[in-house]
Amino acid sequence: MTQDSLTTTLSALADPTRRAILARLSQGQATVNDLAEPFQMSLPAISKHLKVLERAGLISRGRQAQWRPCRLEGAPLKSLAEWLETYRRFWDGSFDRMDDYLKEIQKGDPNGPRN
Amino acid sequence: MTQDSLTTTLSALADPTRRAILARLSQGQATVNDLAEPFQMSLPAISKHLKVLERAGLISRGRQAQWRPCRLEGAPLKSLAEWLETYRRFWDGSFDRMDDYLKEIQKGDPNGPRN
DNA sequence: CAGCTAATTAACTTATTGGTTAAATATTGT
DNA sequence: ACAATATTTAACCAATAAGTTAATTAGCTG
Repeated sequence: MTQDSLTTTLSALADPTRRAILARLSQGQATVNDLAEPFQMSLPAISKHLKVLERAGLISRGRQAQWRPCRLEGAPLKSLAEWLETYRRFWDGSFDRMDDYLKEIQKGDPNGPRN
Repeated sequence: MTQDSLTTTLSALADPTRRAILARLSQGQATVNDLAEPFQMSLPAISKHLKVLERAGLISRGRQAQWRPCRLEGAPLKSLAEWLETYRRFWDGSFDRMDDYLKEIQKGDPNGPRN
């Protein structure tokens, strides 16, 4: 039942509230109350979201007096980016261009297509 | 209740079976039975996963006789990569290096650190 | 048409998720 | 020690997700 880390990362990110929290934290550290402020949701709900983010390693929490300031941690995002990178050819067009190129040289035209 | 597309994409990806299906499809088109073969899961379960992937736009399905060949679609991955890119500074170290640089020039040393 | 293969739909079960309110805990400041 | 503020935990609820088996649909082929 213990999930692989990519699954944990993606599940944590698959919630708009949690992504909004990360967006806020990308501007700098914030307390739980700070983070809760933009939402209609109750504080315990935010607390739960933060726990999910923390278990995914996407945030870490310090301790200053009664506040528990949160900060964004990039490591899981890096892993995600690396995973995603293996699919790049499916969106950046280089594969199609290579495909075109292979078709072209097979036709035996050393100058490539004319328009 | 209608989810934004990033949420839909991330939820679809947040399942190891579905990511394995995408990995398989990155090698080329496949039928539902082909895709089901590596898993212990029942065929209806795979069918459901495919529906999730299709609704997320991560795959498309053709029709050849009684087969419904699936192919990977990169567009949602591109959007995800773009979103992720806005967080790059949290993992690639450029932010820290910039920080070091700023500290350096504030010290007034035009040649930077010595070791 | 009958039968085979491919895939989906229906109906159901179980576990997880995302939220709630109320109570508890932690830490500071008087 | 007490009150105030910040946050978490507990207990609960409704909706969703991921799986099952059984039945159905779709298309080919003899």
